[in-house]
Amino acid sequence: MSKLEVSLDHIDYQILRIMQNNARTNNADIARELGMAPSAILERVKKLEQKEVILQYNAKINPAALDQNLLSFIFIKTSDIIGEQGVAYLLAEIPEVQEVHDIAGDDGYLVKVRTHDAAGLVDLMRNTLGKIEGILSTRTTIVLQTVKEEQKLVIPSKD
Amino acid sequence: MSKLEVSLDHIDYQILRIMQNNARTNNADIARELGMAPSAILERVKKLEQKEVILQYNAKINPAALDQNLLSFIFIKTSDIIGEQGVAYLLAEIPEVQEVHDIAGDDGYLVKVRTHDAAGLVDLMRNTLGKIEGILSTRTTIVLQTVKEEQKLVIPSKD
DNA sequence: TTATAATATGAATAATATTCTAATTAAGTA
DNA sequence: TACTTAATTAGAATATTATTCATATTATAA
Repeated sequence: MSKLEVSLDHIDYQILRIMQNNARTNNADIARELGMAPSAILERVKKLEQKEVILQYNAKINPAALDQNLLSFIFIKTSDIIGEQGVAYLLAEIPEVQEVHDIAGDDGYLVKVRTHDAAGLVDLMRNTLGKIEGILSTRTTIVLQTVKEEQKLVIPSKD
Repeated sequence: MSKLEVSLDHIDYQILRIMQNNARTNNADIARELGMAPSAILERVKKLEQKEVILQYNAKINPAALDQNLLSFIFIKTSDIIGEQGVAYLLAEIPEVQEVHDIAGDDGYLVKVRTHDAAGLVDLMRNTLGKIEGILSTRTTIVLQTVKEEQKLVIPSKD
């Protein structure tokens, strides 16, 4: 169910590799690089989108440029029943929340949050998290420095 | 030093908002949406890239499509001296490692890793992490389900 | 082998990107 | 206010790319 039934060949992998590194690479360039006709590439890219292999195209924006300099991870224990993630969906709706993961062993979620500063974090926890029913406790970890932050997947080199 | 000295106006914000949601939106469309000339938009986008407000354009690929179904967070304690992240840079070089954060209070890093399955994770920890000098201990948290996973920032609506 | 489906090519056309000049706007200064 | 300068924008011209489609090729299975 979570496993996608898609068969990708090495040309698809090459396309994915290019697109993962620069989503604005145009068809003509990809075609040139792979020695194929642009129309063939276009066809494949559209199929990759349709099959939801490519989920979306994002511009990665510098958080500092928007004055969002504090990154935090919050472990949130809840009264959610296993398999029913009521609180998780509420957390997911918060714009400052970038990630919500249901984690094993702890009856809780790992949540990634980006705020302007510590005051912004406190504000979020008090005024937003504080209003969510079902949160039993939180444990917050502040990020001092991010050495790497990417979504890039390891793409096979052969079929 | 980490704070960027950039002044963005509300047109920039609108461009960023559009690009963050779909990095492949073309100039002509943005221009139409904002009621401006394509050349003006192009100019601004290039400037946003130059000023490193826009860092890169990524295609978000479905991990399941590449059979990378296990997401884990690993807390890694090291002998790294504060301010000197030797181990962190080694961790950052590992393709399966998507994120490396230096976290407060623990003399350690929070690392996000994507592997095919549990066996892949064990393999990575034994054969790759195991060979890195300076790792004192690790604590691994398995993600059962991801409810939200985005890099999108909150973009101000005014200047 | 033959039939069928999937994929690729290549050409034609539509749309977009890019460049450049002139016009406009904004901000600061005398 | 008038002037200067820098930044931004519009608009036109051209280069490049996207997209469509008919045909050809390739792959797969019966």
